[in-house]
Amino acid sequence: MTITIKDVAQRANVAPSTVSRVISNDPRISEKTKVRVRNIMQMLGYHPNFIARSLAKRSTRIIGLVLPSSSNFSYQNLFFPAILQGLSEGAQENHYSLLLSTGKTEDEIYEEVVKMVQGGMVDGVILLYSRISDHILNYLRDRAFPFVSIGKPYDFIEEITYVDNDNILASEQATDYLIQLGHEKIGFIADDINFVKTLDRLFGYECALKRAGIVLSKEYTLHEEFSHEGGQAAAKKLLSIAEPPTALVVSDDFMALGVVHSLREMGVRTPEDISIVSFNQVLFPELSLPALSSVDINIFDLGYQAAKSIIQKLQTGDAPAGSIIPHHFVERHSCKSIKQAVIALTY
Amino acid sequence: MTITIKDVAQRANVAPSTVSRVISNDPRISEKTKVRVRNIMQMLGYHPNFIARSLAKRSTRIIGLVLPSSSNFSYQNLFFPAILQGLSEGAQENHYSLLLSTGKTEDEIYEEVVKMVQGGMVDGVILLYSRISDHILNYLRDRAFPFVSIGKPYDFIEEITYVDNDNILASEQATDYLIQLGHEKIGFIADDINFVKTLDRLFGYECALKRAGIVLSKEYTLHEEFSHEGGQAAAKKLLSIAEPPTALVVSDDFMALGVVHSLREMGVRTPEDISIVSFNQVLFPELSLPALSSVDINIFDLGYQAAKSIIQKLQTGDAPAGSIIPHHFVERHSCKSIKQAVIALTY
DNA sequence: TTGAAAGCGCTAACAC
DNA sequence: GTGTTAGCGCTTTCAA
Repeated sequence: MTITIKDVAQRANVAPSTVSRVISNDPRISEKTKVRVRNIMQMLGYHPNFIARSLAKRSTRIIGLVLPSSSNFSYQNLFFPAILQGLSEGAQENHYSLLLSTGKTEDEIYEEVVKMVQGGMVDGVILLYSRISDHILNYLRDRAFPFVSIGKPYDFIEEITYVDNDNILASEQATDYLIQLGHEKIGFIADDINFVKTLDRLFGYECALKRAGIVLSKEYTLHEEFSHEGGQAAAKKLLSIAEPPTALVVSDDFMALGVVHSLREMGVRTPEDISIVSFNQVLFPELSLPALSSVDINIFDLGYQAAKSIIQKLQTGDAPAGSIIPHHFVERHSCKSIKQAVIALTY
Repeated sequence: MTITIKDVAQRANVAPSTVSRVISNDPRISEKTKVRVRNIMQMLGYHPNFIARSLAKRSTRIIGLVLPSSSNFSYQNLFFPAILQGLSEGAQENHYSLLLSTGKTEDEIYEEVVKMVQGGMVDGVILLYSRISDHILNYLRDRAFPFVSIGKPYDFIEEITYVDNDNILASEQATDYLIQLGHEKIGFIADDINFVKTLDRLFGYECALKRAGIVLSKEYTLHEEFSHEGGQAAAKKLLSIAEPPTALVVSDDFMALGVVHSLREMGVRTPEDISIVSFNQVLFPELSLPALSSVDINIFDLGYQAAKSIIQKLQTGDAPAGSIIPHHFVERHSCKSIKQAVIALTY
C-alpha cells in the first residue's frame, strides 16, 4: 500500500540500504545512483517514514514543550504566543518539530513528560518556566535527559542550560528609575514567589531600595495571579495600607493594567497619583492609558535562543551555558516625578 | 540499557507477546499474570516505547496542528492562546498529543504537513483556519487523510468536518444592532478576504443592510491585517472618504482597538462620533476605552470541539458533520444611538 | 490463556 | 560504492 524503501530499491535495482544512504545523502554513494534512485522516489511518490527512522535511529527530531500548569501560566497573556513564535522559528531553522504538553495540573504534566521522555517521543525538552524545586526539572536532571529551562534555575545553576533575562538588573533599573523620580514609598507586585523570575525581580527591587537608603516595608510587597485580575486584586490591597505607596514595580504589563484600572475606579490616577513601571512590553503603547513605562524583555528572543540551545545540545552533545537575553527599559507615560525640579535620567 | 518488553517477559517467565497484551489490558490474559507482569514492570521501571508501538500499530496518537502562515495569523493576538487551550484540553482528555507546525511561509508549512502526513507522524490534522482554495486542505482531501478545519470550508462543505461559529448570523446581528441604533452609514473592516470567516461576516453585514433597505457602498468595506496595526491603517483610510461612516463592524477586538486609537488621535471619538462593534471578545472590558461591544465567539469551545471531532473521526472512522459553536453579542459602551428617542433592543 | 514468529520501515555495522 | 543482515521495540496473526 504505502511506498517503502524496498519498493524504491526494487525498481532501482539496488539494495534497500543504498536507498537509505541516498536519503541521508551519504557521500559514499555515486552521483549516478543517487540521481537514479531520487528519480524513482519521485516517480513512486516515496516519502520516508519518520516513525521507522526514529525507531532505528533512536531519535525523533522532536522537542517537547512543557508549559506550566495553566492556572499559573495565563493563556490570557501575550507572553505565550510571543515565546512560541521564537521557539517555532528556532526549531524550524533546524528542522525540528515541537510537541506540546497539554496537561492542566502539575501531576498531569509530570505524567506526560515521563511518557514523552521514556517513550522516546522527544529528543529533548524545553521548560517554559523555572520554579523552586520543580518536580519535572528534577526528573529530567536525574535521568540526565537533555533539556533547557526558560528562566534561570534555582538550584544547580552551573550545570543546567537555561535562557533568561538578567531580571535582577532589570528590576533594579526599573526601581532606580522610580527612585530618581523622587519616589521613596515604592511597592512591588508580582506573581507566585516560587518562580525564580519573581525572586530575582524582588531581589533587584530590594537592592535598589537598600542602596538608596530606603527602608523596606513588608506591606509593599504583594503576590497575585499573573493576569489582569491579579493586578486588580493587588490594587485593592494596596489602598487598604495606612501609607500607600506612590510608585509601583509590577511584574507584567497585564497585571499593571489591572492595577491601573482598579485604582482608577477608586479615584487614584496614573501617573498623577501613582507611578507604575512594569515588565514584558507585550502591549502596543496605545492599548493602555496611560502608555506603560515597561521593561522590554525580548520574549521572542528568549524562545528563539531556547530552541537554539537545546538543538545545539542535542547535536554536539555539549551543554551551552546560560544565555542572557538583553532587556531594555522603555519610557512612556505611566510615571511622574515627585521632585520639585525635573531631573535628567540615565535610562 | 533501556528496559524493553523482553526484559519484562524474561523476568516474568512469559513471552513478550504476553507482556504486550498486559500493556493493552487484553481481556484474554488472566488477572494473575497481569498482576505479576505489572509488578515486574514497576520493579524494573519499564515504560513502553511510543515509537516502536507507533510503528507496529501504524498510529501515533498525535494530532498535527496547522497554523496559518504567521503573517496572517498574528501571534500578537489572544485568539491563538485561547484556541490552543481548547485544543489542549480536548486532546488531553483522550490522551492525544499535539504537534505544532512551525513554518512561516505557506510553502514551508505545506512541506511540513506533507512530512507529517506521509511520514506517519500524525494520525490526523487540525487546520486552524479556513480559506479559499487552500493548498493544504486540498492535499489532505486528495489523500483522504483525516482532518478537521476550524472555520467552515469554502468548497466540499458537505464532506469536510469542520467547527465554526455561524459567522453570517453573528455579523448580521451585529450590523442589525447598529441599524437599530439609527446608523445607516455603516462600514465593515476585516482581514484577508480569502478567509471564509471574513467572507461570511461580510455576507452577513450585507444581508442586514439590504434588509434594512440601505444601499451598499464599496468604499465602506476595508480589508487590513488582523492586528492592531491593521485597524490603524483602516482608520486612516476611512477618514479620507467623502462621507465617512458613523458606525463600523470590525472583525476582531484588537483591530477595533487600532481603529479606536487611530481615530482618537485624529479627533474622532468613540462612541460619540463613531460607533463600533467587533468580534472575538478576547479582551477584558477594562482594557479598551471605551469597552467594546463585541461578539463573543467562544474561542475555547472552538478549539475544544475541533479536538473532539478529529478524535471521534480517528476512533470511530465516521466523519462528524460541521459543528456550530454558539456566539453571543456582548453589549458594552462603544456604540451610541443616533436616533432621537432611545429604542428597545432585542439583543 | 499463552507462546512463536513474522513483521512495521528504516538504519548501520560488516562484508565484498 | 554497494549488498547482506541483523536489529530498533512493539504488535499481531496463527498455533497450541
